[in-house]
Amino acid sequence: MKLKDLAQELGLSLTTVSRALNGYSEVKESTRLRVTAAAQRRGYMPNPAAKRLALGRSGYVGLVYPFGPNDLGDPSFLTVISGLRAVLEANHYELLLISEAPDDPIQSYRRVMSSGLVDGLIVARTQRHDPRLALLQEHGLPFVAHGRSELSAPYPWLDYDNELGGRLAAERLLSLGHRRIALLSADLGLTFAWQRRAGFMSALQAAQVSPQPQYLREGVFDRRSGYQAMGSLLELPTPPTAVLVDNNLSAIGVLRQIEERKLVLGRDISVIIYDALPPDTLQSKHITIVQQPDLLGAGRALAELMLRRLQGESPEQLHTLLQPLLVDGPSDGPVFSLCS
Amino acid sequence: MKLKDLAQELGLSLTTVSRALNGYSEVKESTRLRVTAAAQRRGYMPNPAAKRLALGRSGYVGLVYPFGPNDLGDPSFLTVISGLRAVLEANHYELLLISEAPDDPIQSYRRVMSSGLVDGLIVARTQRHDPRLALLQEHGLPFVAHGRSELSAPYPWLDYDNELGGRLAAERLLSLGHRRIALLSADLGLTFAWQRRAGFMSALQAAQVSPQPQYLREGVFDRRSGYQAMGSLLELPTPPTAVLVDNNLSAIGVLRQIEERKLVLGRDISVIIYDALPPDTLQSKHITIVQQPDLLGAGRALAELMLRRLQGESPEQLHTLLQPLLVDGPSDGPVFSLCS
DNA sequence: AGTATTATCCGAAGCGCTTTGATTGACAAG
DNA sequence: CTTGTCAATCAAAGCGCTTCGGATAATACT
Repeated sequence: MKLKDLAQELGLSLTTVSRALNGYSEVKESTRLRVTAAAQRRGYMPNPAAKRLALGRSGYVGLVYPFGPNDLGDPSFLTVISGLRAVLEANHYELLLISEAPDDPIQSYRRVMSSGLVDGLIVARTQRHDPRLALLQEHGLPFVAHGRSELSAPYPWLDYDNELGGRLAAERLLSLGHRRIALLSADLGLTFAWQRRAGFMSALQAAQVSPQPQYLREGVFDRRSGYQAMGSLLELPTPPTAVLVDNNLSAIGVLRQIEERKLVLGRDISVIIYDALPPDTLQSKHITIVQQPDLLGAGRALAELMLRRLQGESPEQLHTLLQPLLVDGPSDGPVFSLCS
Repeated sequence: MKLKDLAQELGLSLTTVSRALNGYSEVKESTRLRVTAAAQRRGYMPNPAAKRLALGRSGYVGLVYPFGPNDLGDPSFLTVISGLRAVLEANHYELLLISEAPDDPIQSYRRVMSSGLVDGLIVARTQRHDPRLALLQEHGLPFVAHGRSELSAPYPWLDYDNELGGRLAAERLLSLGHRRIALLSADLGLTFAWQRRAGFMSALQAAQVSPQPQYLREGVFDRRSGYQAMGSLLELPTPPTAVLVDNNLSAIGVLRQIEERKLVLGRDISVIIYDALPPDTLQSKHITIVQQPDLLGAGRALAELMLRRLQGESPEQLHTLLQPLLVDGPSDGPVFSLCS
């Protein structure tokens, strides 16, 4: 079923049928109805390759995602993807998850760029010095970064105020009287980890508390490393009395470690987690977290930025900064209690 | 940089350049070298839309994947995807993850089919009566199912011998002397859950042990439901002495429940898990599992099936059945001990 | 010597769609 | 009755690539 068939069937020209279907004004309303009805009835769907060739655009927005073995990715990011997808779809773009070559991620970006498969790209999990963004900028493919990066020229981004989040958490712990506060960070090359740490440090400095090197851990990014890092913290001669955990995945391991040692949260040690735990995690209740309240909305905003970028808007204005919130556990329980 | 530019630059015709790049025999070796060198140098990449339009195929294989909020999917399946991707790529196909519309999954399949975006589709997580497969078969788009289904006509599939796995697990528990054996199944509409249960039941029947309804639970598919199901099992007047857990995600909750009740695995209760726990899970050691030893290989095999299907091979022969293995915890410890 | 092959290469058509520029007919204005 | 205007339609070119069916020159065979 091609446009030509449809035209023949209706006794119309290709041009008219095409225009009728694409909502042009210079076609009689009655004809349009005839055409759309026929298209509906015959189940006509335009050939995307042809359309794309003619139009010079694809209607796809890409997102390169690592599907390596064991790579579960960031659970909360899946929510973002969900919102992103919804808005793109409403605007006749489809979201394509492109699997990242595990050995050479940059290569995946190269291929996507030169193939012209997508009209734009979402770049997630930005690093402070991100070769992917540099590459895209050089190449000229429209992109929106999920997380900021250090880049010479302006570029569109959506980010969370991680610095504020880090500060809020630290301030809360300080106000509870803690002075020996640990911070478990993911890889500090990742922008968000760096930012959260910066906020954390600034709060400590403002309170005249000097952060101790042995309390600052880096590269803590999954259950196991969270478990280990927490273990080693607790075995220090003077262990910290409070911990801020950078990311929710490692927080699971952290909580586990605490629980196994029969420590009581809020009494023996205080913990704040950045990002809500994955929803079906068992230890998810009653714990204070720094949260981006509306991840679905973040995804939607990301899509908006991309759409505006694709419409040719220049990147200068295309920034969205979302504010985190410090969310306490339920008020009827102690602030930092663990309850599986 | 288009083919035409390249041809002009080399003083050759479009035809020759195209053929040189695509490895046709009727082009002199020296010219081919000149052409490929020039292409390399100028960074020429064929326009996929044009190529596709001319060729009538896209070079993409699709996989519709649910990216809903909170939908982490099956962790071990990500490994399969990884192997799949690798082999497809080696054969100049790219794997496209198409995000599933959360409200109406079937709709996503409809769109993919009629858009012609992909040459073939991988269908994962098959159900016993799977409308998606029926649709694809009717439409004629090549597909390979990851898991079998009840379908009138033959179709290509890769599956695991889940029935055998269920039986092996049950037999092991029986041989340990257990008679009150519970089974926690995921949704029985899913093929794998049904198959595992069938194997489980047949082993019990063969041993003259009649399965008790209250020990057979269904719809246990995530940490939380695993936790709850296990809790309710243990509170029965006569609780089971052994449990087979259908899927690894809910197993996490099951183990958690057992641990909280201070029960010792292998002494108070025996557990066998189907599929290895996610690799960074803390409770992953020392527990007996039914495992598909080589998930990466399974992904590769899936790709092979798809490639053969795309080459026009008829579905009759395109079946791969992989054998599960019963893997004990390390021999130095008790078979069913939990060690976080 | 002339003819049949073979090795290389090229022109042009075609994939299904959009879009420019032209054509037709109807109707109002002169 | 002519001319101008506008609405509705169409023919054809073009998007970048592949490929069929020649063309040409070099080589092999009678």
